[in-house]
Amino acid sequence: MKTSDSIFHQCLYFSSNALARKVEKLAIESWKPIGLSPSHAYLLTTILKQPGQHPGALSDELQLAPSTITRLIEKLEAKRLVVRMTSGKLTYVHPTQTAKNLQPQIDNCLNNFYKAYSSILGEIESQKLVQQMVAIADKLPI
Amino acid sequence: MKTSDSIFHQCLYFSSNALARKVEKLAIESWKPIGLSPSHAYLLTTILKQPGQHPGALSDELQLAPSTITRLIEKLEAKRLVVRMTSGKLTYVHPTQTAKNLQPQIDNCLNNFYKAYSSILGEIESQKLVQQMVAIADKLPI
DNA sequence: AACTTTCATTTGTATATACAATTAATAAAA
DNA sequence: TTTTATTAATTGTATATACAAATGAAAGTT
Repeated sequence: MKTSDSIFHQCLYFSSNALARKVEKLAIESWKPIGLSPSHAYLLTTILKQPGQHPGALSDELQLAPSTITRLIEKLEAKRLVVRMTSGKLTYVHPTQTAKNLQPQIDNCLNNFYKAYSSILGEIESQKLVQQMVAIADKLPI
Repeated sequence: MKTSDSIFHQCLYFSSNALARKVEKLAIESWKPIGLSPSHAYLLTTILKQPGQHPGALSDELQLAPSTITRLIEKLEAKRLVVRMTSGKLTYVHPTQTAKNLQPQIDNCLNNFYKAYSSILGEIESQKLVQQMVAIADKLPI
Protein backbone atom coordinates (compact mmCIF):
# COMPACT_ATOMS: atom_id res chain seq x y z
CA MET A 1 0.00 0.00 0.00
CA LYS A 2 1.28 3.42 -0.91
CA THR A 3 1.62 6.19 1.61
CA SER A 4 -0.77 8.26 -0.50
CA ASP A 5 -3.46 5.58 -0.15
CA SER A 6 -3.69 5.96 3.61
CA ILE A 7 -6.70 7.73 5.01
CA PHE A 8 -4.20 10.01 6.74
CA HIS A 9 -2.37 11.07 3.61
CA GLN A 10 -3.31 14.72 4.24
CA CYS A 11 -2.06 14.72 7.80
CA LEU A 12 1.23 16.31 8.73
CA TYR A 13 1.82 13.91 11.60
CA PHE A 14 1.31 10.85 9.49
CA SER A 15 3.21 12.03 6.43
CA SER A 16 6.23 13.39 8.25
CA ASN A 17 6.58 10.25 10.31
CA ALA A 18 6.01 7.87 7.42
CA LEU A 19 8.62 9.69 5.36
CA ALA A 20 11.12 9.82 8.19
CA ARG A 21 10.80 6.10 8.82
CA LYS A 22 11.36 5.27 5.16
CA VAL A 23 14.34 7.58 4.92
CA GLU A 24 15.72 6.08 8.10
CA LYS A 25 15.59 2.61 6.57
CA LEU A 26 17.53 3.81 3.58
CA ALA A 27 20.06 5.48 5.88
CA ILE A 28 20.46 2.36 7.98
CA GLU A 29 21.43 0.43 4.85
CA SER A 30 23.92 3.09 3.84
CA TRP A 31 25.68 3.10 7.19
CA LYS A 32 25.83 -0.64 7.67
CA PRO A 33 29.35 -0.95 6.17
CA ILE A 34 30.84 0.83 9.18
CA GLY A 35 28.49 -0.75 11.70
CA LEU A 36 26.87 2.41 12.97
CA SER A 37 23.26 3.50 13.11
CA PRO A 38 22.52 6.74 11.27
CA SER A 39 22.23 8.82 14.44
CA HIS A 40 25.54 7.53 15.75
CA ALA A 41 27.12 8.13 12.38
CA TYR A 42 25.87 11.71 12.17
CA LEU A 43 27.04 12.42 15.68
CA LEU A 44 30.48 11.02 14.93
CA THR A 45 30.65 13.04 11.73
CA THR A 46 29.90 16.18 13.71
CA ILE A 47 32.55 15.37 16.30
CA LEU A 48 35.11 14.70 13.58
CA LYS A 49 34.27 18.01 11.91
CA GLN A 50 34.55 20.01 15.11
CA PRO A 51 36.59 18.16 17.72
CA GLY A 52 36.16 19.18 21.33
CA GLN A 53 32.53 20.25 21.18
CA HIS A 54 30.29 20.14 24.23
CA PRO A 55 27.33 17.77 24.39
CA GLY A 56 25.07 20.81 24.55
CA ALA A 57 26.40 22.12 21.26
CA LEU A 58 26.01 18.68 19.70
CA SER A 59 22.46 18.60 20.97
CA ASP A 60 21.78 21.90 19.18
CA GLU A 61 23.53 20.82 16.03
CA LEU A 62 21.71 17.51 15.72
CA GLN A 63 18.44 18.76 17.20
CA LEU A 64 18.35 15.94 19.70
CA ALA A 65 17.69 16.10 23.43
CA PRO A 66 20.77 16.38 25.67
CA SER A 67 20.04 13.01 27.24
CA THR A 68 19.92 11.45 23.81
CA ILE A 69 23.32 12.91 23.02
CA THR A 70 24.71 11.47 26.25
CA ARG A 71 23.40 8.05 25.31
CA LEU A 72 24.81 8.26 21.80
CA ILE A 73 28.20 9.40 23.06
CA GLU A 74 28.29 6.48 25.51
CA LYS A 75 27.94 4.08 22.61
CA LEU A 76 30.60 5.79 20.55
CA GLU A 77 32.88 5.79 23.58
CA ALA A 78 32.32 2.08 24.12
CA LYS A 79 33.37 1.55 20.52
CA ARG A 80 36.48 3.62 21.18
CA LEU A 81 35.50 6.18 18.57
CA VAL A 82 35.30 9.18 20.87
CA VAL A 83 36.53 10.23 24.30
CA ARG A 84 35.01 12.59 26.81
CA MET A 85 37.13 15.02 28.78
CA THR A 86 35.47 16.72 31.69
CA SER A 87 36.53 20.02 33.19
CA GLY A 88 34.20 21.46 35.78
CA LYS A 89 30.68 21.31 34.52
CA LEU A 90 31.77 21.20 30.92
CA THR A 91 32.53 18.16 28.82
CA TYR A 92 34.61 18.09 25.68
CA VAL A 93 34.08 15.36 23.16
CA HIS A 94 36.98 14.34 20.96
CA PRO A 95 37.33 11.77 18.20
CA THR A 96 39.92 9.06 18.68
CA GLN A 97 42.54 8.16 16.11
CA THR A 98 40.43 5.14 15.21
CA ALA A 99 37.59 7.48 14.31
CA LYS A 100 39.91 9.75 12.33
CA ASN A 101 41.16 6.78 10.36
CA LEU A 102 37.57 5.87 9.63
CA GLN A 103 36.89 9.23 7.99
CA PRO A 104 37.16 8.02 4.36
CA GLN A 105 34.70 5.20 4.95
CA ILE A 106 32.35 7.58 6.73
CA ASP A 107 32.46 10.02 3.83
CA ASN A 108 31.80 7.11 1.57
CA CYS A 109 28.69 6.02 3.45
CA LEU A 110 27.32 9.55 3.43
CA ASN A 111 27.97 9.81 -0.29
CA ASN A 112 26.30 6.49 -0.96
CA PHE A 113 23.29 7.59 1.02
CA TYR A 114 23.00 10.80 -1.00
CA LYS A 115 23.36 8.84 -4.22
CA ALA A 116 20.80 6.28 -3.10
CA TYR A 117 18.05 8.74 -2.46
CA SER A 118 18.95 11.10 -5.27
CA SER A 119 18.74 8.31 -7.78
CA ILE A 120 15.31 7.30 -6.53
CA LEU A 121 13.85 10.74 -5.97
CA GLY A 122 15.83 12.94 -8.33
CA GLU A 123 18.50 15.33 -7.16
CA ILE A 124 16.53 18.53 -7.65
CA GLU A 125 13.31 17.24 -6.22
CA SER A 126 14.88 15.84 -3.08
CA GLN A 127 16.82 19.06 -2.56
CA LYS A 128 13.63 21.05 -2.83
CA LEU A 129 11.89 18.82 -0.35
CA VAL A 130 14.75 19.08 2.12
CA GLN A 131 14.66 22.88 1.88
CA GLN A 132 10.95 22.93 2.49
CA MET A 133 11.14 20.59 5.43
CA VAL A 134 13.89 22.64 7.04
CA ALA A 135 11.94 25.84 6.49
CA ILE A 136 8.90 24.34 8.14
CA ALA A 137 10.93 22.86 10.98
CA ASP A 138 12.37 26.32 11.62
CA LYS A 139 8.89 27.65 12.18
CA LEU A 140 7.91 25.00 14.69
CA PRO A 141 8.71 25.57 18.37
CA ILE A 142 11.67 23.95 20.14
CA MET B 1 19.49 26.95 17.18
CA LYS B 2 17.36 26.68 14.08
CA THR B 3 17.13 23.53 12.06
CA SER B 4 18.49 25.46 9.09
CA ASP B 5 21.64 26.33 11.02
CA SER B 6 22.73 22.73 11.38
CA ILE B 7 25.60 21.51 9.25
CA PHE B 8 23.21 18.80 8.07
CA HIS B 9 20.48 21.14 6.85
CA GLN B 10 20.83 19.79 3.31
CA CYS B 11 20.53 16.19 4.36
CA LEU B 12 17.33 14.26 3.85
CA TYR B 13 17.93 12.04 6.86
CA PHE B 14 18.48 14.91 9.20
CA SER B 15 15.71 17.15 7.92
CA SER B 16 13.02 14.50 7.73
CA ASN B 17 13.78 13.27 11.22
CA ALA B 18 14.09 16.73 12.74
CA LEU B 19 10.77 17.72 11.23
CA ALA B 20 9.03 14.53 12.30
CA ARG B 21 10.22 14.95 15.88
CA LYS B 22 8.96 18.52 16.04
CA VAL B 23 5.62 17.57 14.54
CA GLU B 24 5.39 14.68 16.96
CA LYS B 25 5.82 17.05 19.90
CA LEU B 26 2.97 19.19 18.62
CA ALA B 27 0.82 16.12 18.14
CA ILE B 28 1.58 14.84 21.63
CA GLU B 29 0.24 18.10 23.05
CA SER B 30 -2.88 17.89 20.93
CA TRP B 31 -3.72 14.37 22.06
CA LYS B 32 -3.02 14.87 25.73
CA PRO B 33 -6.68 15.67 26.57
CA ILE B 34 -7.69 12.09 25.88
CA GLY B 35 -4.54 10.58 27.32
CA LEU B 36 -3.29 8.87 24.18
CA SER B 37 -0.04 9.15 22.29
CA PRO B 38 -0.42 10.20 18.65
CA SER B 39 0.23 6.74 17.28
CA HIS B 40 -2.34 5.18 19.58
CA ALA B 41 -4.80 7.91 18.70
CA TYR B 42 -4.35 7.43 14.97
CA LEU B 43 -4.73 3.70 15.30
CA LEU B 44 -7.90 4.10 17.33
CA THR B 45 -9.26 6.58 14.80
CA THR B 46 -8.67 4.03 12.05
CA ILE B 47 -10.38 1.29 14.01
CA LEU B 48 -13.35 3.53 14.71
CA LYS B 49 -13.61 4.42 11.03
CA GLN B 50 -13.48 0.81 9.87
CA PRO B 51 -14.39 -1.57 12.68
CA GLY B 52 -13.30 -5.16 12.34
CA GLN B 53 -10.12 -4.59 10.40
CA HIS B 54 -7.23 -7.02 10.59
CA PRO B 55 -3.90 -5.99 12.13
CA GLY B 56 -2.32 -6.51 8.73
CA ALA B 57 -4.62 -3.96 7.12
CA LEU B 58 -3.97 -1.53 9.96
CA SER B 59 -0.27 -2.03 9.42
CA ASP B 60 -0.72 -1.06 5.76
CA GLU B 61 -2.93 1.87 6.55
CA LEU B 62 -0.64 3.39 9.17
CA GLN B 63 2.57 2.28 7.49
CA LEU B 64 3.82 0.65 10.65
CA ALA B 65 5.36 -2.80 11.10
CA PRO B 66 2.93 -5.58 12.06
CA SER B 67 4.66 -6.06 15.40
CA THR B 68 4.24 -2.37 16.14
CA ILE B 69 0.52 -2.67 15.43
CA THR B 70 0.27 -5.63 17.79
CA ARG B 71 1.95 -3.61 20.52
CA LEU B 72 -0.29 -0.61 19.97
CA ILE B 73 -3.42 -2.74 19.98
CA GLU B 74 -2.33 -4.32 23.27
CA LYS B 75 -2.22 -0.89 24.86
CA LEU B 76 -5.62 0.10 23.49
CA GLU B 77 -7.02 -3.20 24.67
CA ALA B 78 -5.63 -2.66 28.16
CA LYS B 79 -7.42 0.69 28.17
CA ARG B 80 -10.63 -1.06 27.14
CA LEU B 81 -10.83 0.94 23.94
CA VAL B 82 -10.66 -1.98 21.52
CA VAL B 83 -11.19 -5.73 21.54
CA ARG B 84 -9.59 -8.42 19.43
CA MET B 85 -11.60 -11.31 18.09
CA THR B 86 -9.66 -14.21 16.66
CA SER B 87 -10.95 -16.66 14.11
CA GLY B 88 -8.40 -19.06 12.74
CA LYS B 89 -5.32 -17.18 11.77
CA LEU B 90 -7.22 -13.94 11.37
CA THR B 91 -7.83 -11.30 13.98
CA TYR B 92 -10.57 -8.70 13.90
CA VAL B 93 -10.14 -5.51 15.84
CA HIS B 94 -13.25 -3.72 17.05
CA PRO B 95 -13.75 -0.51 19.01
CA THR B 96 -15.57 -0.78 22.32
CA GLN B 97 -18.52 1.37 23.28
CA THR B 98 -16.15 3.43 25.42
CA ALA B 99 -14.13 4.22 22.32
CA LYS B 100 -17.26 5.05 20.34
CA ASN B 101 -18.36 7.45 23.03
CA LEU B 102 -14.96 9.07 22.87
CA GLN B 103 -15.37 9.88 19.18
CA PRO B 104 -16.28 13.57 19.64
CA GLN B 105 -13.24 14.22 21.82
CA ILE B 106 -11.04 12.38 19.35
CA ASP B 107 -12.33 14.47 16.48
CA ASN B 108 -11.71 17.51 18.60
CA CYS B 109 -8.08 16.60 19.26
CA LEU B 110 -7.47 15.96 15.58
CA ASN B 111 -9.03 19.30 14.72
CA ASN B 112 -6.97 21.11 17.32
CA PHE B 113 -3.85 19.54 15.94
CA TYR B 114 -4.67 20.69 12.43
CA LYS B 115 -5.44 24.16 13.70
CA ALA B 116 -2.25 24.25 15.73
CA TYR B 117 0.04 23.54 12.85
CA SER B 118 -1.96 25.43 10.25
CA SER B 119 -1.83 28.58 12.33
CA ILE B 120 1.93 28.30 12.70
CA LEU B 121 2.77 27.18 9.19
CA GLY B 122 -0.10 28.46 7.10
CA GLU B 123 -2.81 26.22 5.75
CA ILE B 124 -1.70 26.24 2.13
CA GLU B 125 1.96 25.86 2.85
CA SER B 126 1.52 22.94 5.21
CA GLN B 127 -0.83 21.23 2.76
CA LYS B 128 1.76 21.61 0.02
CA LEU B 129 4.46 20.16 2.22
CA VAL B 130 2.31 17.21 3.17
CA GLN B 131 1.59 16.46 -0.48
CA GLN B 132 5.28 16.60 -1.34
CA MET B 133 6.26 14.38 1.53
CA VAL B 134 3.65 11.80 0.61
CA ALA B 135 4.75 11.88 -3.02
CA ILE B 136 8.34 11.29 -2.00
CA ALA B 137 7.39 8.58 0.49
CA ASP B 138 5.51 6.81 -2.30
CA LYS B 139 8.70 6.61 -4.30
CA LEU B 140 10.77 5.11 -1.53
CA PRO B 141 10.84 1.32 -1.14
CA ILE B 142 8.81 -0.63 1.43
C1' DA C 1 31.53 34.79 52.42
C1' DA C 2 27.31 32.37 52.54
C1' DC C 3 23.32 31.55 50.04
C1' DT C 4 20.65 31.11 46.02
C1' DT C 5 19.96 30.58 41.33
C1' DT C 6 21.24 29.02 36.96
C1' DC C 7 23.36 25.87 33.92
C1' DA C 8 25.59 21.44 31.72
C1' DT C 9 25.46 16.95 31.95
C1' DT C 10 24.07 12.58 33.37
C1' DT C 11 20.90 8.98 35.24
C1' DG C 12 16.38 6.64 36.00
C1' DT C 13 12.67 5.44 33.69
C1' DA C 14 9.29 5.17 29.97
C1' DT C 15 7.78 4.95 25.24
C1' DA C 16 7.85 3.91 20.31
C1' DT C 17 9.32 1.21 16.77
C1' DA C 18 11.11 -2.70 14.39
C1' DC C 19 13.69 -7.11 13.12
C1' DA C 20 13.99 -11.88 13.59
C1' DA C 21 12.09 -15.93 15.28
C1' DT C 22 7.99 -18.37 16.49
C1' DT C 23 3.36 -20.05 16.35
C1' DA C 24 -0.69 -21.36 14.36
C1' DA C 25 -3.62 -21.73 10.50
C1' DT C 26 -4.71 -21.99 5.70
C1' DA C 27 -3.54 -23.05 0.91
C1' DA C 28 -0.90 -25.61 -2.56
C1' DA C 29 1.42 -29.55 -4.25
C1' DA C 30 2.81 -34.26 -4.30
C1' DT D 1 -4.16 -37.32 1.86
C1' DT D 2 0.04 -36.37 3.61
C1' DT D 3 3.45 -33.07 3.06
C1' DT D 4 5.08 -28.58 1.97
C1' DA D 5 4.74 -23.78 1.47
C1' DT D 6 2.66 -19.55 2.52
C1' DT D 7 0.51 -16.33 5.40
C1' DA D 8 -1.24 -13.65 9.82
C1' DA D 9 -0.23 -12.52 13.99
C1' DT D 10 2.43 -12.55 18.04
C1' DT D 11 6.56 -12.72 21.08
C1' DG D 12 11.51 -12.05 22.29
C1' DT D 13 14.71 -8.83 22.02
C1' DA D 14 17.03 -4.59 20.70
C1' DT D 15 17.36 0.27 19.57
C1' DA D 16 16.30 5.18 19.59
C1' DT D 17 14.54 8.93 21.79
C1' DA D 18 13.01 11.81 25.45
C1' DC D 19 11.08 13.62 29.98
C1' DA D 20 11.85 14.41 34.64
C1' DA D 21 14.84 14.13 38.40
C1' DA D 22 19.40 14.31 40.18
C1' DT D 23 24.09 15.88 40.28
C1' DG D 24 27.68 18.86 40.36
C1' DA D 25 29.74 23.17 39.02
C1' DA D 26 29.63 28.15 38.07
C1' DA D 27 27.65 32.65 38.46
C1' DG D 28 24.94 36.13 40.85
C1' DT D 29 23.14 38.23 45.00
C1' DT D 30 22.94 39.79 49.55
